[in-house]
Amino acid sequence: MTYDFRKIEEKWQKFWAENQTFKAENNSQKEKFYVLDMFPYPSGAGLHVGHPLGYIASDIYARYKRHKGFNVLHPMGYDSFGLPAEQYAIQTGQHPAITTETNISRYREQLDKIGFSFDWSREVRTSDPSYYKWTQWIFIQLFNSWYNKDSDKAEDISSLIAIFEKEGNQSVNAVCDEDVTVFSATDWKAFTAKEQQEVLLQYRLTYLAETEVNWCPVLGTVLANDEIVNGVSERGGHPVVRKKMTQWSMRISAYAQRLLDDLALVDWPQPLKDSQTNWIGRSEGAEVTFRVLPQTPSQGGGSDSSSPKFHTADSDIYGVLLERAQEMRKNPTKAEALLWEALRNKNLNSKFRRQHPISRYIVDFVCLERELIVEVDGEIHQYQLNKDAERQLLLEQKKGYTVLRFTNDEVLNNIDEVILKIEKSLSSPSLGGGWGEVNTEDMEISVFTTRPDTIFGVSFMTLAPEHELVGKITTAEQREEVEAYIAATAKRSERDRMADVKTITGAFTGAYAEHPFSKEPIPIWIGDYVLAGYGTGAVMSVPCGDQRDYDFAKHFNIPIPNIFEGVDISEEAFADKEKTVIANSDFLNGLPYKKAVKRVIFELEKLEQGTGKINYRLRDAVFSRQRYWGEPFPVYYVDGMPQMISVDHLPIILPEVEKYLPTETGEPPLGNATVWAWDVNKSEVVNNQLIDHKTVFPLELNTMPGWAGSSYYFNRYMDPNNKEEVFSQEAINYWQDVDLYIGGSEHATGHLLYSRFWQKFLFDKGIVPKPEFAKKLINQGMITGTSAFIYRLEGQNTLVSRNLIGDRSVQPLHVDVALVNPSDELDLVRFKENPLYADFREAEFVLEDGKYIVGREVEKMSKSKYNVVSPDSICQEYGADSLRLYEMFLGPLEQSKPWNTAGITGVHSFLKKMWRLYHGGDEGAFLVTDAEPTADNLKTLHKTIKKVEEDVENFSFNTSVSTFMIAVNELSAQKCSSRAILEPLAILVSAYAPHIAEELWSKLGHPTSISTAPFPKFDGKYLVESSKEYPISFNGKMRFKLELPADLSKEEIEAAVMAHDKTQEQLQGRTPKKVIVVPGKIVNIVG
RNA sequence: GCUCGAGUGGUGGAAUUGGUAGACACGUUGGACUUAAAAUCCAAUGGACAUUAGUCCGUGCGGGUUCAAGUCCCGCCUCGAGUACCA
Repeated sequence: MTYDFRKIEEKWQKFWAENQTFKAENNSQKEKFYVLDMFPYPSGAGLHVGHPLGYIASDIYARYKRHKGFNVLHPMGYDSFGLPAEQYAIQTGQHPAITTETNISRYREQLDKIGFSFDWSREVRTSDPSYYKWTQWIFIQLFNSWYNKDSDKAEDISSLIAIFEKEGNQSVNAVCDEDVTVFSATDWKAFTAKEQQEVLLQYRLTYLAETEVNWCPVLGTVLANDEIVNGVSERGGHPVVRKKMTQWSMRISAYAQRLLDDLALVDWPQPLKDSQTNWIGRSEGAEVTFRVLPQTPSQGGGSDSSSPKFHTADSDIYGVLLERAQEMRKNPTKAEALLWEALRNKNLNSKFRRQHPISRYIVDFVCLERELIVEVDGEIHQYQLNKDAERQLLLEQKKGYTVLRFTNDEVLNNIDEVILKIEKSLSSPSLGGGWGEVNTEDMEISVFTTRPDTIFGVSFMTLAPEHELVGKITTAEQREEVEAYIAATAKRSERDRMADVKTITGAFTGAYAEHPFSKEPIPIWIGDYVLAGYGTGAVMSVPCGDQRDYDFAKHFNIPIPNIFEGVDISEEAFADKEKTVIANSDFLNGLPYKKAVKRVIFELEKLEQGTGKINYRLRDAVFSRQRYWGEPFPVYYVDGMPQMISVDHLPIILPEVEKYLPTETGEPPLGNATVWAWDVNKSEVVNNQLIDHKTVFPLELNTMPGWAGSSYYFNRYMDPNNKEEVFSQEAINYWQDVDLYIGGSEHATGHLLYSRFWQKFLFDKGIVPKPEFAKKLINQGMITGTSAFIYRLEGQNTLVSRNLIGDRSVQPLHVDVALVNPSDELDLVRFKENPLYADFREAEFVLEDGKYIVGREVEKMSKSKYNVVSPDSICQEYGADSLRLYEMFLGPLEQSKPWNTAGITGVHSFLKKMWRLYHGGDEGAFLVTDAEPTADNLKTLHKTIKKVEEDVENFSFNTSVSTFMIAVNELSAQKCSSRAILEPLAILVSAYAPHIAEELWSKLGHPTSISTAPFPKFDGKYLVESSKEYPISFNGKMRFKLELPADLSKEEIEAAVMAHDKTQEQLQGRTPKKVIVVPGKIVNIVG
């Protein structure tokens, strides 16, 4: 009986489907194990042999765990919203749902042929309304949440509203927009409903905001940072520009630190962790404020003072006042301290100074730019009433300030009121006047630096050309140059800027900033090596400690002061933190890096010109796409404010549209929908014509991005058909998290970061029990293709066989690998028949030995290279079991390796050999006996059990295939037909080659599937050897082998070896200096 | 540039805490069976020298540690992946 793999595989695939063999139970006494593959997008091209690699590995692991007695969850589904189906729809008018459906059936067919043990009863599709109902639901949960930094987790928005009602927002420590204004409880209550919504939007975890986005005009959509490669779109390679749009965003930045910290909780590949760490981009340092010095008259500033504009005191008594002011800053009254705290923390969009000398006085608080003075009067000051009045008169009448006065009591008992009054004054248009004209008085530049310890090495500052201050500080003399430079950088595309990082460009603004400590003037430059989007868009340039600053300084002849002890900086900057010892830096002299950083931050805080700060590169994620084929938002707009549709009415189903393109007015494709308005009374989607903004409102026109549906699917698989909840608590508490997740490394910073974010959010809300969704993750390597080439003589229609080219000039052309046999010979008949190669029908062929030999090269598998091998053809020719074994046999799972179909005959003949092992009867009849197994039989079996078990646990699937081959070779040589050996062998192989294993299992007389048969138990007693063949080496080189009893002592071994003829022959009379004996391993004779 | 990973026969790749380098396959060569082919089976197969016995050289390169190094240490080279002026 021959091994008829086609019949066997079809039979068992049918059996598994009909019996739901792999259906996982949510109620089980067995221990759970969750094996997951990364969500595939069902593309129209179908699978090539590279795709199933990870699926085969995870399937082997899942099957192995079933043998080990686990209740295994091993689901599969489709991430079925996506661009290609939509692009196809735009081109052909075919509804993306139809294309998607077709592609899914093709995918399913291909997957089924490979014999995977998926639980198909749990299949999910992101584009299915019963699935995206829950995507919409999670979106609403995010909308209804804010991030409380004090509890360090997401909380319901109602707890925030409660705080607002009680005490306003000044004590709230939340992750929110940067420009929130401070309000009191009274304010909050006084706000209109719309104002309240606007405020809340600044705190919600998903929020609507005007953001600068990556707009791709060709695709008509916004792209996330990770969807852009080298400045062009990942899909299609279209140009991308920056554009401001109102978009939904996700406040992932709230989770930056936890996303970083919790990487320690998961067993993921280090490179993947590294790239997430890199992507989050935490840097620790300080934010330092530099005052901009006023321009001298000659610079066009118009001021007569050589001292900075914030030096508002009369110069004759400035010194005295300053000393007193500093004294007073150190010893504030309770009320002063409280108010200062409030003024600083509540972002009032205005900079206050305290105990500031003005004219001949010191005022408590002043906002110079709005010319507002705030005084807090304690009892002590009562006797001064007259004097105060006089001084107020002077400040108000002569200097043009507004003065607000509060009592200590007011400040201490009702700080909200006080702040409110100050805010009102600030917003009063009559106040101040500094905005209209260019005046550098009181301007400041904030910079972020990771090396505050090098602050005395600052010799210039550099602003991004886009920095808002550039226009204000540039002097008349420099204006022309600066404007020309800005225009030039704007013209350079993003791509040019990235490609060309070597060219140093920049311009001097003519303005100077003041060094916080030395008070020296520092020239302010602009340069495009400073990015507007990172940190504050400005740097303090320390050329001796930063190579970019160094290069810039060299290029523009800016001094490079050295502030490092014993370091030569004549050639390059010195950036080694560990070896740093600071010099020429006043109070930092002699300090190493860490101590210097601490000290300088302390000093900066004293000066109120800086503070320690942690900066992240991770930005909030834009969540809107101007696309049709995605999840619609459960959102309608009342008076421009977004409203969530109640969960009871979900899902909001994607509407039908005529065209899948943006509308003529530039709205997203959903703008074409005619039935896309929300009726709040009927609670249903109705015709747009009914929109009256009273009970019928417009719905959101954007859709969600690709990562929405894939960020929680692993949890939905636990209870995929639940109509009441995203999943039941019973289900999630049983399955908990993914034990093994296998997929490609291309998802390192996209899917895997967003999923971790959503998981943490759901964890905060008590919806999932684990803060990380996948314990162990493995990245499978890519399978590359082996392309074939034919060679055409330059300018002629002559094709030359590979080895006859010589030094002639030829043009290599891809030829379809299907036309080439394993010996690299081109099938000339089929080649000439193929319409693709019609041009060569009349071509002249230069053959070697009558054959045309093609060239070979390893490349990525792709249609355009004609090197795609499909799993279907392999299954047809060799069978699924051969395909599975061969994909594993190719090499380690994580490594990328080239596909070469020729090699598959090796594993295929192994399967045939194994089949013969069970069919040793007459004319190949099935033959298994109850004979006692021999010692050799048992040794082979247990050696195999041990190795396979170790290999699977270590995900070393390639080596276990070798082990099977060795076992079958040995057992065949031993002519073993013993049931006691062949039964466990079938179980060992079944995870890898399940079809043949099932067939043999049933022939062995088992009526049920092999899939839950217990894994054979390893017993070491069968491997105990009575003798050992020792390698005998001389000076480390193995010369001969010697069989010795295994229980000999060191001394006995040495004696036996020394007595041997060959040893004496090797030594040729010399006496060995030393004899090393490692019992059970090796003998080495030195000398 | 930075970070990470990897370099072993003609090819894919094995090799435990340092202990017989090249397991297992593919390919190639020779042989058996066959009218022939396919399939199957047997043998050889890192390189050089040698009739044999055997000797020497061999895990990207150069050093080192060790009785012993593919494996550990130092310095380089090449390739691949990620990232890109992140202050």
